[in-house]
Amino acid sequence: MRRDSRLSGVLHVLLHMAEDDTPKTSEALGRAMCTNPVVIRRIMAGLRDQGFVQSEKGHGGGWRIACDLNKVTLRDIYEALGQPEILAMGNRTDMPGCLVEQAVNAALGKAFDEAEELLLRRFGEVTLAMLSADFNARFKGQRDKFKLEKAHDD
Amino acid sequence: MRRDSRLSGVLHVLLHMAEDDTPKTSEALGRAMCTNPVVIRRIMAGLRDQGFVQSEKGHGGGWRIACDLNKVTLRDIYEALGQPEILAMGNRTDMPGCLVEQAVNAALGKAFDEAEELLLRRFGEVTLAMLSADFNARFKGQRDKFKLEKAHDD
DNA sequence: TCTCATGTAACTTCATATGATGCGTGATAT
DNA sequence: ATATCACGCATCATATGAAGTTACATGAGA
Repeated sequence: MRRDSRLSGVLHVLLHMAEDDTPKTSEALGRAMCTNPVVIRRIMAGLRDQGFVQSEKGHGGGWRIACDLNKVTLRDIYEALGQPEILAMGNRTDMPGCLVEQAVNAALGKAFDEAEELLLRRFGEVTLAMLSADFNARFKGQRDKFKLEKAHDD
Repeated sequence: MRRDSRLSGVLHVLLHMAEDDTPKTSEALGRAMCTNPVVIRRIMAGLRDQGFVQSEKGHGGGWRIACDLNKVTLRDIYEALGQPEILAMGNRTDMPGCLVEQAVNAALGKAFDEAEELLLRRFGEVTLAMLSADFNARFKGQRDKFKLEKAHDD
C-alpha cells in the first residue's frame, strides 16, 4: 500500500513559503519538491479555495501565504486537501446482511474510528506557526553547530 | 486510496470456521468471501505458520481452527497477516537533509505513531472469543426478533 | 491409482495516484 | 499593442501494487 504524502508535501511547501513574503511560482515550488508544477497547482487548489494561500497570474506572480499561521492547524490543511483517507485498512462490506460481518466490522470499526479521531485531534493541536518555529529552531541549532565547528578550526 | 480489507476478511473466515469443527475447504471459504480459493490460501498461510489454524490435504481436508479463541487477539491475527500498513498517509522522505522536511516529519510522525499505537492497542484488547460471542449474541437477537414477529402474526 | 485439497509460482487484470502535455485566461513589462 | 509569464484545468500517459487467475506439484485418503 503506497502511502499518500500530500499532506507532508504541502506542509513542506507552506513552510518554505512562510520564510519570506515574495510570491513563489509553481515551477519553483515543484523544483523544491522534486515534482511537477501541475501537481503543485493541483495540491494548492484546495488551500486557495479555503483562503489559506492566494495565487497571482502574470509577471511576478505565484503563490503566497494568505492566512495567520497561528490560526491554521494541520487539521485545516488536511481538510483543505479534501480529507484524504487516513487508514490503509478498512471493513469488508461485501455482505452487509451477514451477522458475522456485522460483528467483525463493529469491533474493527470502533478501533478504526478511535485511531482516526486521535490523529485528527493531534492535527488540530499543531499550528503552522508551531511548525515554522520548530523549523527556525532547527535552523538556529544547525547554524550554531556550524559556528562551533568553525571555532574549533581556528 | 483503496483500503486493505484482508484483516476484516480473515476474521470473517475465522468466525465462520469457529461455528463448528469440520474442516472447511479453501473453495468453500472463497465462496463465502466472494473471492478466489487461492486468495484464501494466501491469506491463511500466515495464520497457519503461526499455528492459529491448520490445513489438511486430501479427501475431507481443509482448514480448521487450531488455537484457543480466548488467547488470540486481533493483534495476533494482524501480525500473522504480515503487519500490513495501517496508515494511508506518511512522511515524504525525498529530502532527508532538508530542515523544513525534518520539522514537518517530526510533527506528523508523532501523530502518526500515536494513532498506530492506539489502533494496535485496541486490537490487542479484543480476542477472537469476544468476536464470536458478539456474533452469537447478534444471532440470538435476530432469532428472538424473528420469533417476536411471528408471534404478532398469530 | 484416482480423486480431492492444499502449496506456490507466475501471470493477468484492475484501480488509482502521480506525472506530463496542451491550451486557455489574465496580468505585467516593454 | 504584444510578448511573456504564470496560473487553471482538462486530458492523456505511466507506474505501482493489490486482487484475481492459471497451472502444476505434492500429499492424503477412498
